[in-house]
Amino acid sequence: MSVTIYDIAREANVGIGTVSRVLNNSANVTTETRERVITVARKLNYQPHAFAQALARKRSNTLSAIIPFFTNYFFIEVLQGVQETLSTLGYDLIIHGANNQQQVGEYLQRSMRKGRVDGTLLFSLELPENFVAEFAQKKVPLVLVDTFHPQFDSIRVDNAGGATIATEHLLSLGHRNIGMINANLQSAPARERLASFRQTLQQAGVTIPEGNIVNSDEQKNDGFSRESGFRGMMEFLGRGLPVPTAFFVSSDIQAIGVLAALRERNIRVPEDVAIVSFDDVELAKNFDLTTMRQPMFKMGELAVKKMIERIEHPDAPVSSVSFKPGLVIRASCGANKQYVFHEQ
Amino acid sequence: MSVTIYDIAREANVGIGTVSRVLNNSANVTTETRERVITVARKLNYQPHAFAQALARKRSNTLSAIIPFFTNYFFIEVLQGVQETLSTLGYDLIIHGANNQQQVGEYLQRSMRKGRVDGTLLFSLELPENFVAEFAQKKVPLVLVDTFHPQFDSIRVDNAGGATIATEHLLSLGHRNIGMINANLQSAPARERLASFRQTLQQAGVTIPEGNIVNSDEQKNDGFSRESGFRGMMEFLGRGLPVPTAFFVSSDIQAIGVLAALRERNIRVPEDVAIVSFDDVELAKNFDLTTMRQPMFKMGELAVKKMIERIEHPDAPVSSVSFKPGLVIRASCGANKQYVFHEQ
DNA sequence: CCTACTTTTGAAAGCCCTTCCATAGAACTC
DNA sequence: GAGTTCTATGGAAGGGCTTTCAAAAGTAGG
Repeated sequence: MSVTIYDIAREANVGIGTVSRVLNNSANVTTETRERVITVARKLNYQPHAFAQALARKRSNTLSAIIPFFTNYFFIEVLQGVQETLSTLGYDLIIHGANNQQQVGEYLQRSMRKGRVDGTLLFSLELPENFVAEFAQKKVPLVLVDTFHPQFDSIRVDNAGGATIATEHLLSLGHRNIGMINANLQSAPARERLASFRQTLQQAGVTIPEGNIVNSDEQKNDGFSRESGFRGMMEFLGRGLPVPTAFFVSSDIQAIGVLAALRERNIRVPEDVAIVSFDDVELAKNFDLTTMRQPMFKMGELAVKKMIERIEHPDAPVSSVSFKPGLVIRASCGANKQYVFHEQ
Repeated sequence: MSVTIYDIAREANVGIGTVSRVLNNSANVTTETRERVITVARKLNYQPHAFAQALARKRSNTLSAIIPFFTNYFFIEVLQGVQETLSTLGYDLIIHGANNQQQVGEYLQRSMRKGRVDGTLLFSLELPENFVAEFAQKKVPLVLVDTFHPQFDSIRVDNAGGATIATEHLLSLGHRNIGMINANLQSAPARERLASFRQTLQQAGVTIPEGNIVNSDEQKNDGFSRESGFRGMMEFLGRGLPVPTAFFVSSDIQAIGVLAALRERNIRVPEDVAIVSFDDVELAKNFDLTTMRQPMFKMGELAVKKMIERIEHPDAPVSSVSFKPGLVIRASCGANKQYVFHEQ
């Protein structure tokens, strides 16, 4: 059927061990033999059988990524970084889209099947506690991206720092009545961004009505969605409070919903309300959003590098890197040019 | 180290054959034995080793998808359909992002490594001719999505039909001077959409200046990008021709660039220029684009179903399904409500 | 030219499973 | 109860590779 090392061995008049050694560039093979084997292998168009290799090597050269379902543009950009780095290394990537915490468990379980993958990248989702002990003890290579656990490597965004910069930017533009449209507080980034928002205002001596803050209670994507942004703003407007002159929105995708809601109420951005959001996904520039940029591609890249290191040094100390987001000023905050988006 | 069927066999006082039979729900095992084995397996927290299984079964329960790098929103949505269907079937998905035709070859090569995957989905990229003969002969399960080859299963969008509907829509709104901002003609969809656009105009007896048509010469994503749309429109405006009252744009993402270009020139949409585009990616509704909807999620779903069928019946006749896009009327064509997007 | 190493090589063992084959025992038949 | 047919079971073979081990061949030293 398909060509095996046995065929090559026979044809080249050598043993299978020698063939294997040649194919793996192991030491101690005469140039002559090496060339003979290579010639035959090429002639027969030999392709190593990945699973047999994996079985023998106890290494699969495959990673899995568990991500909160594709929907979110943030992950797509991180994944690009992951994918590109991986493919230069000859690794494959298995993608698992999870919609809820339970699925995370399922996939973790599946990935764990020994040998299936060499490691797993977990994105933005909490690591279920019941896996912690086992994974830590077995030293399962696990890298957390945009989420955290003290016992595993992680790559994070400095949400607190980012929210502070965003809030300070609004303050520096003179805004004193500021609101926040937030995602679901069950997500750590949402909590952290809110906390820093509050703290920054407080430190500046600015007090806002509690009603200025709207937390999403949506499950899907933890409320990091356009719909959630739309509803959040609508809910705020329904509260009958004086409309703040500025809003900090916990993600770009929500900000797009917020814009839609404001448009519907004929509230102009940035003339009536300034907006600063978070992420700087590709979308953001289409909407001229001022936002906190996360180096997503880089994060993906680094995640892979950490993973490889972890696989090679299972006993290295756990490390956590935190990327500081940078402010990208576009039109939605009013600092720059006229915003393009308003109703006339 | 990790638990194998031998451990279970020993502990349960049975042979490994019996263990395997129990685990695979094969016939002819006494209830008593079955239960004993299951109990032990559970007690030892047994996980089958995926690669050993794959090796023995000659089936990996894994598919690969080769896609023109993530960038494009179209694929993300199709992939959701793929992923969700796959995970209900217990299959895994390996993702390969390709940036050019050469990489397609590489990945095809890699996937082919016998046993690595049970089949491959190729998205929107041409199947390199040098693989055709070999794949057809070996009956490699290959499903083409949004691309075509007579010797393999495919799922397509009826680009011609879609372009016709879009053009007719603009004609029905009374437009007689219409332009088209197209992607790179090296892509089949771009060619097909253009051809139908021309033909529909001709059949309606409408003649337009050749200069009304701008084809992208960008490589990246075959010109299906925001930048390409922006530059396309700018190039048109630079030609000094009378500005048409309507444009057909070959994708939503380009249309966003087109909008940006028009905005910069203070040309209002839809008052001055009506826009109809193609795809209906999630983005489109954020920009209130009238567009040709492709059932992307469904396409992904169907792709997987076809693949499974193909794997199970390697000799079934090749089939090709074509999805007809539907017109989604939003504001950018002016048929509906006021467009929200104009400069005042 | 013989001994003592070193390098190269072939082949067996092992990775963990599924599947096939042979056997033992149970269940039936007459 | 002897003969026949089934069912349940154990275990070997096989899938394709890497790696270890021992033997063969080559090299160097005296």
